[in-house]
Amino acid sequence: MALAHAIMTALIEDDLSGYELSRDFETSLGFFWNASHQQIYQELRKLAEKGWLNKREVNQSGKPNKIVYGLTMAGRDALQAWVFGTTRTQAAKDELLVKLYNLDATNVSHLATEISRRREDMMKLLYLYETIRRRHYADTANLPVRRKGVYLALAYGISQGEHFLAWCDQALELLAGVESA
Amino acid sequence: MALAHAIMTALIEDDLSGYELSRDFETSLGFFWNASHQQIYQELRKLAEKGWLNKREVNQSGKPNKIVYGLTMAGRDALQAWVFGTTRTQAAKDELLVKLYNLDATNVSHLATEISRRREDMMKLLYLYETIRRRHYADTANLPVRRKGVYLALAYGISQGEHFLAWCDQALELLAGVESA
DNA sequence: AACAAATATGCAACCTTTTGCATAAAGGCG
DNA sequence: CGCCTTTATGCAAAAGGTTGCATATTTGTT
Repeated sequence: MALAHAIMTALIEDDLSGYELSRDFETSLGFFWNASHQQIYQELRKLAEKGWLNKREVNQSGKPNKIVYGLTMAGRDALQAWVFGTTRTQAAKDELLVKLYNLDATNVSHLATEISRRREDMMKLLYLYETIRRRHYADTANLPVRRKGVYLALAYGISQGEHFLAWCDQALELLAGVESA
Repeated sequence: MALAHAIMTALIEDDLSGYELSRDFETSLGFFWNASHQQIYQELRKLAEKGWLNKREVNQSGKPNKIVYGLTMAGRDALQAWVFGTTRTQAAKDELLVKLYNLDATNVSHLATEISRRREDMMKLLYLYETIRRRHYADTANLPVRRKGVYLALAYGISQGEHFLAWCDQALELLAGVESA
């Protein structure tokens, strides 16, 4: 039930609508726990039924009205209980690495292209990470406690991303050798 | 349909039974695409029905009989077609990082313990990776082409794993500071 | 008035994955 | 003989996730 808890995590400091949550996920929690808007809306209703979230409709001018959700006390308790529970390691599933097991003379250039594409995607993501870090997490030592946790998650993303780039370079070099052989 | 293709990938060089595949996944392809035996057996039957695998029963003495699967020509073609298709990036889903967004004075020592546990797990995995690398991929330059691809996947696992350890150390240091504050 | 874009929420079908259970053959041990 | 372990295969229910579609409001543009 990690999606439920990811959503509640996003609501710790602010009450948000499904649309806003969906947006926020793209530039924060979604780095570490992805969710489509369909999933989010459905889960929000379930959590409200369970009593872990409260909902209220907010009338807006200039935009359609929205339904804003906030954590209840029961929700906060459930969230803390989850933090203290056992954490499961999600095994990485990466098609690209499985495809590399299929490397041969016919597909080497295609796989090199795919790695280049992934390298570019990661560059963009790293740029986003770095922007966020500079804007919100520059003064690491003086961050409030919870934000230090968020900072660590971001640091994880940056570290893994940077070394992914290095691996891409190594892989592309090796594949170039195979191609020209 | 990546599981289907991961299974076919595991059958490129050898015909294997579901049990053997399940075993092999734990020390090779499973690093990058996990699968339970329930999933594997079911998928094997589907692939055989589709004509991508052939099956034959093998009588064994000293053990129960087994059903061995091998790639058909159609299966090899489908596998190559998949390699050339678009590759999707599987977003990382990691509960531990979501939990870090919940960092506060009450859970900081628990989260530090969780990170330590993950660090130990990664140490064990890295030891396994390194053993495999030394045993089978030491002479990188002279590997056959396909094995160079497998080597790159392994190198990916080792690189990401090593830097995960470094991140754990950084995180534990920061959390120790929070705890004593 | 027609149309596009952003905001906002949702249904339903399908596919994938997890979980728990079930079965059976063969060998080793007490 | 009874029991445990390894080898070997499978069913079925539930949970989780993806894909495609559907709808409505409001503002801004042509």
